[in-house]
Amino acid sequence: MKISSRFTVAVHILALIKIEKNYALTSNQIAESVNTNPVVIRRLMGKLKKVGFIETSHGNSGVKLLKSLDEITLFDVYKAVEVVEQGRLFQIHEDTNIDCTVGANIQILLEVILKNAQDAMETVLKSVTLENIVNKILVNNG
Amino acid sequence: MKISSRFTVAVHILALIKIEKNYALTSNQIAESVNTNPVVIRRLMGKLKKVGFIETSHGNSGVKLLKSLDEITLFDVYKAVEVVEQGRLFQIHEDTNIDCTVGANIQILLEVILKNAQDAMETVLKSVTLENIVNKILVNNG
DNA sequence: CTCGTTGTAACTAAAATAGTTACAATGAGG
DNA sequence: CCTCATTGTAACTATTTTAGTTACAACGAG
Repeated sequence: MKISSRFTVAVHILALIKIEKNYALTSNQIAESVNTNPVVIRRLMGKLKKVGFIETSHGNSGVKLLKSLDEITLFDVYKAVEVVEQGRLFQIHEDTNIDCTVGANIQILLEVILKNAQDAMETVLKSVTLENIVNKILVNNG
Repeated sequence: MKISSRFTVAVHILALIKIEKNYALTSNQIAESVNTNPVVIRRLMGKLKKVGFIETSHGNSGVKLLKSLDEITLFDVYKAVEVVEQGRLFQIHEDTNIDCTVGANIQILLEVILKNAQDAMETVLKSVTLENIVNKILVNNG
């Protein structure tokens, strides 16, 4: 199973707001860049707003960034859009038979190892800021 | 979204076969330890058979391990049961608008970073063998 | 006051998961 | 050679999640 594209779309949204910061972007315009429905964008903007990354308002005043992008890592966005629960990347089979040596022990054992695996993945996400992303996009485009 | 419990159940199956190696285990007995339906177990055994980890047969002769557990890592099981596609842990939004600076670049950029993140996670899985797991279970039980 | 946009509810379609029933195919042992 | 337990597999279900869509009330700026 895959981690929801909400994550990469949210990164897209923030990068776009930064790069087009001279324009008052609407959910419609962002949706055009992402190529999806404006409501999908608004839902994600709601989550980004909730964690204080952006500010939106009714009417036509556009979205504003509230934080510098070098203060936001991929991990922060990943948490904001709730694509993976804390320590729950792997679904562990519940209710194994505790009368069995294996059943009684294996979940907890695996839980520790799999949390380490998840941590390793998330550490990579923590090492990249949205500033890094935006810079690379700008370099690619002269 | 979570990575399917097929993975941890498959680990459970292999550990159980090893620990109960003096008995001819049926899918029914394994299902009792896992606490699920025997067909779920048989489906997973089919995948473990396909990659040569076990041997099964009709009738009541039980399952046999074909490999030493120190030759099987968690990663091998994870691949065997196909819980995550190669380089596709993260769903990347396809068809972003390529007429847009951000839309045209962001997917490929993120793809590289997210593959690194996935790699980091899988490296942890590669570092643990089923032998390690079984030993820990046996230690926990005197 | 108007108009455009946001926020949100409600719905849909598609996909994946995990479990269940049912049964033909098969192999081992008597 | 026959029986019987077990496997392998198809077919179906319920549940959950995703991603997209329609619709509209609420709201703020000008």
